[in-house]
Amino acid sequence: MPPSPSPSPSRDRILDAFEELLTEQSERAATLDAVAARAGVSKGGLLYHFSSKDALVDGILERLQRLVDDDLERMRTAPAGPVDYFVRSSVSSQSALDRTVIAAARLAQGANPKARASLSSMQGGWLALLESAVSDPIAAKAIMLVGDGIYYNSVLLPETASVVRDDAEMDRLVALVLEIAARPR
Amino acid sequence: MPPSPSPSPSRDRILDAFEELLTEQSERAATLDAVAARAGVSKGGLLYHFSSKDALVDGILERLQRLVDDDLERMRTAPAGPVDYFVRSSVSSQSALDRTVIAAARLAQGANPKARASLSSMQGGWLALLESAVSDPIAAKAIMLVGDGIYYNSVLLPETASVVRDDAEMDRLVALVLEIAARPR
DNA sequence: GTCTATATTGCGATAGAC
DNA sequence: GTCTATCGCAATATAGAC
Repeated sequence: MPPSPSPSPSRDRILDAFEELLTEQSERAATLDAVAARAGVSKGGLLYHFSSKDALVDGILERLQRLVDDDLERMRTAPAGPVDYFVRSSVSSQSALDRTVIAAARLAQGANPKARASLSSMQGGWLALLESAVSDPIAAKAIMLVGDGIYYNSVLLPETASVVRDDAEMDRLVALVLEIAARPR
Repeated sequence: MPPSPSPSPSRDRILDAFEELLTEQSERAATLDAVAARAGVSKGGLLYHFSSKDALVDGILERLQRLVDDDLERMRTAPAGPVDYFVRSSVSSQSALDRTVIAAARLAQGANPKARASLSSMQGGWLALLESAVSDPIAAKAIMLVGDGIYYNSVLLPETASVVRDDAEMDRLVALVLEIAARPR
């Protein structure tokens, strides 16, 4: 019998509930009561698995770290190249990574120092990879900023129509960004 | 005697205090108690000028509206053109507009619908102006996303070193963005 | 592991004196 | 116009039964 990958099934359900409340509503809405209710346990039950709210935050940030590492690996080996992969994957809200990034962003906005440090290091990872794929470092930065902009819009203005309206617009945006990437230094 | 532009001196001091707590700390830190203390009045004194926290939010959003209108006018008439003006003015945290935008962004992140609507309309104004200055609409959008990205970084990762490290890097970034703007459709 | 109290603190808002 | 005092509520966390 292999060691169970997730020590407890409720632990993950609680973490999912916390993440959902953060992304779908707000940092303020993600109270212990609300998380417990959504996860289908009592507050006491929740606090058995995560002994404080801070422990809950740590849980999200560990999940983020894991997902970011996986993403960087996929970006590194993407068939259409890292730049194409990066921009397309910036259209938020779909993947598990997107959800966890948004959750962490809400915590960072709530002035949580650990969350800010995690996001900062995550961004450093992406920038480093973009810089290795693009000859001009300033172009790499501009590309990262476009991706950040797309994220920012979906984080801050969730119920607004997405900045990037549809697939056709996304294709044209990717084409433009690839042009920037190919630009000689 | 002209009508006083600001009906009450403490009213503005209270609004400044609210804005400072939002930008320097977080939405959660900007409690009525904290705002009153920083403005140098009692909680009762604060509530005489703003009868609820929602009224305080409205005060910030009205200030934002006024500052955005001024900014769009300056961008329209900027000597080096709207694109140059837009990107340079995205390096956040200096002007009165920057501070108020960040304050509104914190409120938007706290799921405040009015704040989200204000930021959305503000963004619409900038995008429309960029589109009128740049022949390719997708280039206009990319330029706006770069600006948004710079903002997003200073909002979410305030104590991290700015993404745009120094004036030299900013000049190279502006040059790149102007290249994008000049790109034929 | 999960539950029901309950202690404690902090917040938004009201009431009424000055 | 500014103050103090206080109510009502919600949030984090603890204690201890099952």
